[in-house]
Amino acid sequence: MRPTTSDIAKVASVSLATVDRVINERPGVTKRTAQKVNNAIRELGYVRDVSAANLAKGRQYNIVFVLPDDSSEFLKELTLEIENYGATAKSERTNLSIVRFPATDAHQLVSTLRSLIRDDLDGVAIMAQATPQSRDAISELMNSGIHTAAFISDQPDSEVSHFIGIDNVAAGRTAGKLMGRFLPSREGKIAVIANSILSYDSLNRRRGFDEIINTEFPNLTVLPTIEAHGNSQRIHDSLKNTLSNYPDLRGIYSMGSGNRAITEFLTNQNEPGEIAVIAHELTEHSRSALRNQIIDAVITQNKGHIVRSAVRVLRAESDQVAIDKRQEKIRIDIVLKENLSTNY
Amino acid sequence: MRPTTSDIAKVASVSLATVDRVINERPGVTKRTAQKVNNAIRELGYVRDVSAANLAKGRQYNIVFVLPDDSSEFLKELTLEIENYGATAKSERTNLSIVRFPATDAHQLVSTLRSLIRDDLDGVAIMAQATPQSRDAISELMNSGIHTAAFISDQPDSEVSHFIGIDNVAAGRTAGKLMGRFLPSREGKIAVIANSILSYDSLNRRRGFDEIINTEFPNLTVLPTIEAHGNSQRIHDSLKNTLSNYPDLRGIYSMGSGNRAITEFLTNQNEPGEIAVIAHELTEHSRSALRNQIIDAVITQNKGHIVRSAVRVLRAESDQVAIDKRQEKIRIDIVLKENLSTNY
DNA sequence: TTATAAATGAGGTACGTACCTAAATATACC
DNA sequence: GGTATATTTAGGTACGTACCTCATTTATAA
Repeated sequence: MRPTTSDIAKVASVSLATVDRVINERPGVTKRTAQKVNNAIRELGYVRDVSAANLAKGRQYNIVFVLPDDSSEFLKELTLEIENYGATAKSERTNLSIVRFPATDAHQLVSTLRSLIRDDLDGVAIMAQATPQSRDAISELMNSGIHTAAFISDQPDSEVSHFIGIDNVAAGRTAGKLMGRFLPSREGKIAVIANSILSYDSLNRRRGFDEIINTEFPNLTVLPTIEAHGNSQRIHDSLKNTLSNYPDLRGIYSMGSGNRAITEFLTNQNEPGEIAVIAHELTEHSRSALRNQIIDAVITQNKGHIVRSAVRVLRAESDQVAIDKRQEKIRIDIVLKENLSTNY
Repeated sequence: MRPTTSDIAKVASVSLATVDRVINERPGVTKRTAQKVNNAIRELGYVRDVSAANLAKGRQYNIVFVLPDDSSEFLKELTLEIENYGATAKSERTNLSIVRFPATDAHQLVSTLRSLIRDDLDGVAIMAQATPQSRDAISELMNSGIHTAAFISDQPDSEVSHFIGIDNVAAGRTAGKLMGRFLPSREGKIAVIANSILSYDSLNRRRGFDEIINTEFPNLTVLPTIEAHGNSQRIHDSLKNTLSNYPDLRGIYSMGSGNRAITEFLTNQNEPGEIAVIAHELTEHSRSALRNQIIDAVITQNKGHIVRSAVRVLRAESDQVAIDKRQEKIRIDIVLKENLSTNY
């Protein structure tokens, strides 16, 4: 049987009250006595029964996900995932909620984050582009004793204690390697499409992608990034242009949203399958494009995993408990048509 | 605040004891009363506080992993993973243990499984080749009220309630697609190496692999499977033979163990990198071969995930609680050099 | 030595659920 | 109507921990 506080009391030959004082770092214990208790704890291998402790404390974990207010498929599925896990989490004394902010306005993020501050809030998972404003707002939250985690997008220079997401440079490298190896001729042009080249995520992915293509596939040329800004027409036009300017276009690397526009464009092309497409993020649309062999590979991160991981990390943070780093590592998933249905 | 049993008692205007009987399905409640209670439960959205319940019951989960007694790197890492999670699991009232049986002897598996039967055992995760013997032994366990799960290798015709592992046909297809696309010329021979062609896992992987190669890459030919039986020398000799018989050998598909022998062979070849290698299972050795670009891709399953999943599933099974199917889905992971370090 | 402060002990209640007993009430049967 | 039986109530204890009060012991300073 697991040792309990009473066992420690016996072994350390002190009272239960003293053990309690030591464990919960309450004042009024001499160093010598505390030492005795700690020795007993070590000797017996005592580990506090967290669920009993939470029961006694009536502990509730309140965790907020702060997400941008756009209507992309990715965010829709992510929201579903959070809501879905929220139901399960309730039975683990954890209340999840979602707060949205206008994606385009860094100042709105600040006021949104500030409005969250309240005593019973334990942690916030923030998905937002890193800006000086986000940095300050995060700092403010931390000063109020609220734990924060960067969610999906990293917040490089801020005080967040954790980043829950993939390494985007490595993701770009992975995409680059797949692109290079998937092109039999290994020469020609590659178009790159991003939502905005200003975001760190896109920059990092592009950096990783170029790194691999330049060093390992010297006969492939990566064209300048096409910025979509959520505009399908623009993607359509740019691709049309690119294709007429570069008849040797061999691949398309889709770094963010816009997968729908890209596949629509390619479906209407005469020779489908000639152009290799590597895309990011698995959504209903990219799934069906994979099935139809229009997209050749998708680089993604498991949405269920990042949501659960964020919750676990923030909870551990507010209990000052260690996390299992290996479990919290977010993997860069490669999805082909062949491992799609079994994986998602 | 979450509703408690007392809240239900109040709303249903019955006593706590009656609520308790309904919730725990104890006898002595009329249908009408039970209905009242269930209505109140639904109305208030009551969910049993599992940790409080476990505390009250003094519930301990005892789970055994039954593993073959070979000394492969894969099993070594798997064992570490189980031990590692076992430490964490202890604080969730879950005791993990590992029992080994001689891999080659189906009868030993039976007696090993039989010897496990005891009252306080909740579940067994079994990694073993499916045989008539394993089927009967599993049946025996189930009859003793012990829950079982097939672990890594499926037990197709047996009564196990869950299979914790990947779909090996899909894994083979994934390997086939990668192999085909990784070979620029898309013609030539592919060697396949397995430990034993008798195992379901190898058969299924081979089936998936052939399916893709035959339909999508008609100019590639998959050679008969080389059976290694854990013998490095045999792999070495067979590969040497194959290479001299087929100068157009373009790829090697390693379906199980033997990665070490394969990479050793290729390292000593004159033109490394000419032959694409797709292998299964990530181990210390295949990791370093990926880094050195001797292996091009590894198909694997996350060891931490399968271990945790097995425990969750068996625990849910013995609590008769629903599982989150999405979380328990074991993904077919594709690992390249580029996403290796961030993923594992 | 005594006054005072600090440390410790002993005991209680609470969290939400499980499970037990004894007594009270309702229902069915003759 | 009375009796047997089934159902329900009321109350308790327990799990392991947190947190509270009050009494008592021990150490420290005057």
